[in-house]
Amino acid sequence: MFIQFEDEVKSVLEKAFETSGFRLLNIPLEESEHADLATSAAFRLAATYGKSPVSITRDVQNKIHLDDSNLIGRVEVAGPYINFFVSEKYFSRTVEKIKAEGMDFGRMPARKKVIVEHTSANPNGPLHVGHIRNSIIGDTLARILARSGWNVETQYYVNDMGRQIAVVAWALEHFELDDSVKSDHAIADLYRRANQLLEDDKERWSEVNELLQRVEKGDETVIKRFYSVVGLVMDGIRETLKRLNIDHDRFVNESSFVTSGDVFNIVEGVKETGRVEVDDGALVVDLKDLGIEKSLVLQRRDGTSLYTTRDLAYHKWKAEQCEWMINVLGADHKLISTQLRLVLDLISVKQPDVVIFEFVSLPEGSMSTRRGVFISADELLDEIKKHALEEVGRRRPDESAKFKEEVAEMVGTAAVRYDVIKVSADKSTVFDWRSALDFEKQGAPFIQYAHARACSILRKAEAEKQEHDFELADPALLTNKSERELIKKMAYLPKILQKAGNDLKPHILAVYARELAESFNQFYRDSPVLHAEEDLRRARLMLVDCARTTLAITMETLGIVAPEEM
RNA sequence: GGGCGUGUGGCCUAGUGGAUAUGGCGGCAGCCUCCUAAGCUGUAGGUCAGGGGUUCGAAUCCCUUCACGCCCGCCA
Repeated sequence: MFIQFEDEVKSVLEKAFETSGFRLLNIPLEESEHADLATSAAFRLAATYGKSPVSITRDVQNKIHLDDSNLIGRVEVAGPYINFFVSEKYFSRTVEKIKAEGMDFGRMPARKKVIVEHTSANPNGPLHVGHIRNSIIGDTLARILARSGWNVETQYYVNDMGRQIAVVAWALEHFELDDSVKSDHAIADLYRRANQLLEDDKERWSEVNELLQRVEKGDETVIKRFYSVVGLVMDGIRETLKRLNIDHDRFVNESSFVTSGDVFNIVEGVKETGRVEVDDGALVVDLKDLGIEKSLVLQRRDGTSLYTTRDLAYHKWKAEQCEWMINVLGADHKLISTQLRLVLDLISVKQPDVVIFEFVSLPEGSMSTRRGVFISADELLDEIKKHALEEVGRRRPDESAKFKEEVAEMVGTAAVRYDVIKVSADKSTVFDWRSALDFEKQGAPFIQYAHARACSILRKAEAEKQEHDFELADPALLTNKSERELIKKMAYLPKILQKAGNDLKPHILAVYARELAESFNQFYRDSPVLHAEEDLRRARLMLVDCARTTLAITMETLGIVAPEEM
């Protein structure tokens, strides 16, 4: 409803400026504590028209007509500012709209297909607390875009043939796999030991390289070995993602682009741009005139392909089946993704939008699967669940073990997702056990709790056979400050989804979720529902129902379970 | 050395041109005979890293210095 309000303000202002003789393209609108929407447009016109901002505002003020407007209640002028306030109808329409649309509130009309690639961690070990920042950003973005009408397909690009996988495949010949632990963790241990061995005896790298060459040439037995390694790890990774409520639509194997000949074709295609040079036997692309000093290596001296070359082929394939591509990548991919985009453009392939997130490190330094220095997502999820279980036990001692178990699971996963998504992607973070396990702060449980409270009221009303016929409810009775604030907050959800989707900034939805929950908790304190007089009770019950819906939509979009009790 | 990103009360963080800078944690002081206190209220705490500039107006834009993170051809 806020978007419609914004449109009305825009249209009213455009007419007013025009009839008072001022020309201004794109009238700036600001959200402000002084108004629901405000404009400071007069400042920009002052110099051009030789008038003071205050006098311009006064001129325009007289030309503002609200005849065609439903959602603007009043307009006030404060010096050079023009302030717009929402109408009574804005409140009642918001409530009625949410009631009518239910879980479809904020859903946009259907759009074309977008492919969101995220996680894509190398299958040489389990996901760690850095990888899941990628997964959570990607999955949340995918959910936001789906709500925005996009036909979203999520993809995991599986590196099943890089040097790191060759190291693991080689390691399997020399070490025994520990099958008493989860497969991805067992492989990580082999990977670490193999790297140690290769560091001590550099000669043996030739054995690894030979495996790589045999794969590239299509050697079935080696390919099968690579596949089995990758399969073992991917099973573990999938399991971890499932715990995080993340499910990819498609897993695409890097090797498929080598065997299909697409990689060969890409190299040929790039050669046609006339930018490919032979440097010490390797093929490189010169990008200096495009602002990149370092040329990009397309092919090794021994003729095998590299990650970037295979990635080019992958993107060409992807581009053909969608309108828009989004890749979620760690900060270490900044340069390589810029190079990738430039080369795609050179061969006339649509470029992806790249969402970069900064690194997650440990207090003692950066994580490394190769050195075995990392905190796995599984470990974090186990710990947080244990912690959540203690917490539920303390707060709801009389409930059954099953109840506690279920709540702990919901709260634990949500807390992890929320802690990651609430921080802007361009901040690097330091993982710290104490704060990761801290439920006292405003995090996911805070939002889930607001939802559970709403459900609890509705459940009680039901049990007491109170009026549930919202057809008779009159939203005009909802005039308390906290009721008004709550409705405004709910009306803002579609705008937030739009912003988060357009800017590819999922963290703003997380911030909104906290504010929405806060508004509900304030309403909960200020406005008794079940003990209110009949008409008011009916109206407030409807509001609670709408708040529950809005909270549920927000949580679903964040990939967080909305508990009815906790 | 170069490129990209970040720097906001003790700690974490929102805000990227508009009116008095957002929240949380921690501190202090309160609120359960009342719909779940995983909640609510109040309070203390700030040279928005430093300096310079642009602008009617700067946390936000430009220049510069410093600090931290990531990257800089045959790894991914």
